[in-house]
Amino acid sequence: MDSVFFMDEEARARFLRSLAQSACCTYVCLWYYYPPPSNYLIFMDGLYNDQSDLQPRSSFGCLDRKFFDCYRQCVYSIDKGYVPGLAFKEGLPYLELKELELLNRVSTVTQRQFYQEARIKVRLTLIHIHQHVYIPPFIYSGSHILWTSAAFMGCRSGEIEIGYKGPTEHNLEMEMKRWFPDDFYLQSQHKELPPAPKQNRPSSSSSSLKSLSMCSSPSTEYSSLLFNIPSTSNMPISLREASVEQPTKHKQQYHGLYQAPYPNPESDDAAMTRAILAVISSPSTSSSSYQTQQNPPHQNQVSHRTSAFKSYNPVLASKFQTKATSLHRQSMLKQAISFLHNMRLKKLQEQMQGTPRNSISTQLTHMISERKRREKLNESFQALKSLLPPGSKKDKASVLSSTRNYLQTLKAEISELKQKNQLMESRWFSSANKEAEKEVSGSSSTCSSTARVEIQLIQAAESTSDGQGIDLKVSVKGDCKMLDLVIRILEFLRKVDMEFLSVEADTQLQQTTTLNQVIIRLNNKGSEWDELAFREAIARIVADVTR
Amino acid sequence: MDSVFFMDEEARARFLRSLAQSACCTYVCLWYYYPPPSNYLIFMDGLYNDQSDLQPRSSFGCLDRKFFDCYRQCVYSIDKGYVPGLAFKEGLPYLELKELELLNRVSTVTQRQFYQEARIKVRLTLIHIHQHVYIPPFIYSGSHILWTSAAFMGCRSGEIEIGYKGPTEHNLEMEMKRWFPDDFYLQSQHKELPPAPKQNRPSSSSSSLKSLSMCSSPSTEYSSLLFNIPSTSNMPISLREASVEQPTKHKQQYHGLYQAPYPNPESDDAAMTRAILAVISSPSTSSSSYQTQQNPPHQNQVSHRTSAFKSYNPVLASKFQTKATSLHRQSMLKQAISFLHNMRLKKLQEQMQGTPRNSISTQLTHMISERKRREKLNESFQALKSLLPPGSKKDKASVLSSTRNYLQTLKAEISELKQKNQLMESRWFSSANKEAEKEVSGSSSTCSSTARVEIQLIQAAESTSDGQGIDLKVSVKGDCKMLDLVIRILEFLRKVDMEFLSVEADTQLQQTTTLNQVIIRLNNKGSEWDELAFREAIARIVADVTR
DNA sequence: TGAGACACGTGATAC
DNA sequence: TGTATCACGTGTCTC
Repeated sequence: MDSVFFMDEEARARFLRSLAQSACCTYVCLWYYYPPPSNYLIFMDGLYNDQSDLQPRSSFGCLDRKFFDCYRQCVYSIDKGYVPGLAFKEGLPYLELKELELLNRVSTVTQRQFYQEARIKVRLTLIHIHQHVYIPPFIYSGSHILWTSAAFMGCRSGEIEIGYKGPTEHNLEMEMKRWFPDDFYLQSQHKELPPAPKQNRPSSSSSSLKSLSMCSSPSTEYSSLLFNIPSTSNMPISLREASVEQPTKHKQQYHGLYQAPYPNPESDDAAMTRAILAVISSPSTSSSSYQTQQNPPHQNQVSHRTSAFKSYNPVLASKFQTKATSLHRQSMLKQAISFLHNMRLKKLQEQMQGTPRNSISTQLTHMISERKRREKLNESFQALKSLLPPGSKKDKASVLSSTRNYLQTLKAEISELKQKNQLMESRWFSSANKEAEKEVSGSSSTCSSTARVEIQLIQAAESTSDGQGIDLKVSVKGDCKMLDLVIRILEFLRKVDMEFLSVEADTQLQQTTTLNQVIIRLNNKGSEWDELAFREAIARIVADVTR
Repeated sequence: MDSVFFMDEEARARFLRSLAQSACCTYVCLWYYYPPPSNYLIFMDGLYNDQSDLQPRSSFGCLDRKFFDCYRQCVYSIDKGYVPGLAFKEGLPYLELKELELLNRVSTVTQRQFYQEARIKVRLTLIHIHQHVYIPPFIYSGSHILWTSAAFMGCRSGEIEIGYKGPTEHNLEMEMKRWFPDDFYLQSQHKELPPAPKQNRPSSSSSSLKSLSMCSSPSTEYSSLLFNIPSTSNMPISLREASVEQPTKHKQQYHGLYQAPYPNPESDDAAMTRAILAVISSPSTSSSSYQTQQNPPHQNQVSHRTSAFKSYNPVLASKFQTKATSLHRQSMLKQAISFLHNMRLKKLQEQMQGTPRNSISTQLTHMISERKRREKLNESFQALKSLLPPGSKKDKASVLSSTRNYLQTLKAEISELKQKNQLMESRWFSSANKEAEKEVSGSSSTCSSTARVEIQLIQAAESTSDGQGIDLKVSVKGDCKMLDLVIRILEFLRKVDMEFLSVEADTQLQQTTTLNQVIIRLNNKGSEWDELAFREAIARIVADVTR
């Protein structure tokens, strides 16, 4: 198990219970920690729409750029509808939004808006750093980490890290499900807990941080911003109403729990202060210089204190410095996203089941069913695409049209093959018959009946779509003007409304007599056909010729 | 030409010019005139959002039901975004909305809203009837009409009937294009005409009615409603802005033109009054009784007056009383709708071209391109559906999945056939090689030459004691009267002093072309043989047949 | 009435 | 920069 869990399981389970009981997992964060100076992990609080503090502080100007380039947060705030996407590529910050399109896209929050907000957030965080920066031991003690990442899930009453890292094939979904047993979905907002309005701050994505020490000295200057609920004025009505439904009453419920198991905040604060000072005093480098290693000076200062976090194991991390990380990150992202997607659907279904008879629930039903429908359609498209010859383009219209062409090609090929097959079959039979007759004729008299002339009309078994195949087989024993016979028959056929397919005629020597055989394949194109008259006519011709 | 045009061409052309110059064909009406008592044609003015007069007037209660059941109007008010759809089926009023889905659906005006509005409108019209009902001569004089219909197009400055009727295959689009030449699209809102604010009434869908007589005594009680511009507050911004762009300045420009060519309004008014009284005094029947014929008593009263309308020719109408009308109506609807759809797209494109650099034009571009994309996708879906085995369902997901299955089936079939073929081929070769190996040794040329006709003469290796075996092989690529070819060759061979051994002839499908092959085995009994002459003779025959 | 199917306009991305 | 495609939520209709 390569996952690294930052909290001990007991603390995790407590948070988990709080999440399950409050039944409103409202957001999930995916953090990406970039190589040095990412040894410093900075927690950032939610997203803020208030743009009043947009101006960059000159004193943090250099840091701003640096941190903004180095740290990215991929936040999926479920019921707020934020769907930003940021990732790294080739070791450099890069936008990878493809995977995030799978998520719910709330049109009122655009990508650009998110970047704005992210920038604001980063700035606020950087301002916040003075007071709140935290260097978690697992990062702090691991000076050789190049890549690590973690996922958070949280609600208004608490947050939990679903931590994972590195290029493992570990199934995030399973992990999350392990932490969120099935009854998580079933315990909807039915449980009412006693309200405790004393601590009024709403949800925050750094509860684990706060639970350790971060509530010690909040800057009053920014706390109003930092703890603001993000404005929902731009959100669609249904979501807005849905989010209003979230219980916001039992924050205090777990307050003691937050504080209890963790050490003295002051020592952490001092450590953090030193840490951020070290970061600030480090030269402002360009993004390319981030590749250079930096050994933070506080390495052993905090790593041994008691904590809910397990200490980081650098051995596990050192083997993850390979190049193929971006792929694994992607798959991690995908896993996380699909899981979250499903989770959100389930949550919506739960919500809908809980309140079955109002307009917003029908809206929700409609939305998720429409989503499912789209999903199904896209799956079908994918499946279809996989069946096509590989060189084709991938957009839907192309898939459809090339499918059409491909179908036609296949059909043509099939008909060709069938025809070829038929031909071969007839040849095969005729040649086989020849031999068979040669062989059989001696012993058996079934075929070589006493009759001199034999006329067979065989309806071919495989009748193609455009007609019924008919084999006319004329056998004449003894001498016979073969050429005349064939010509006469063919001339007769010219007058008949049937398609001429093939003729075979030859003369074989059987023991005593010669056997003249004419096999003609015709295609009766659906028109009525008097078989008796046809046979009689042939018989007359044969009689005429052999007379 | 089965179309019936109600205006003479000169008046029509004048209206047309006004439409073209104002360049804002803002709506189109399709009228359906139901069987008796539809001999009375009632013009209805546009749609009204003002619901202040929703209460049915009891004095018109019976009429209300009757007319509302009998008369339907299919209005497509282009830049107002109304997309209602009403039609008849099996002789009874029926909603056929399928075709209208092709049109622009403005989500803010729901179907239900339209019905409301239609009901309002009909009621208003019924109230209006007292003053304005008009019995056009072409309806009036044709008491035997069962079905007739007409299309109107109009803008703020005028209206024109694109009249048509009956189950003809007449192409409405061509007709409309005849009346709206190409430059109609090019003369966008560039021409500025002097404003004439005197006549303030905006667009109305019964200008031709008014142009005849209807302005004579408008009820002041309802005129404010009737001439209200429908509220656009519910419309999307883009459309709202677009409609604002419509020139509304040159209403007076054509005012004289409306009035000039038409007869005295008073006489019409009297006729109408009589007509509506006749309708009102007739018993209020159920919809089933509409099948009964009614002969209006005013038949000859108005039919002979001079008018811009041509008199209706009952002979033309009498032959359209067949049963298949609904189908033709549908196709008419479809034609009209697709034309209007395209026209609207063109108009939007024009608008967009006129104002290339603002946000609403990009929105328009986006919208119409997205529409086109959807259209293309749907066409592809249709095309794909048509290729599938006919028994399948028709929804998109089913199309995709069944296509997938079908593809797999076809692929399996192909592989099976190929396998079978290979097997047969190996058999064939194993049996045929024995003979073939011997034969090939003579003279062989590449079979896949480019020549269309190929004649091979191969001397069989095994020359028996009683002669020299000769294979004549004639290949003709492309279509060819195989039967004739064989007969001609055989007849030629009859004249040649050679023993006929066998003939094989068939037609194969090669990749793109058909390959006709005749193989004849002869035995040259020792006599001298002019191969060149033989070959030439065969070539002549082949050329003769394939010519 | 309720689920499924479509079309629509819109925001966003990719080239 | 303009022109594709795509996903989304919503309105509507059908069964």
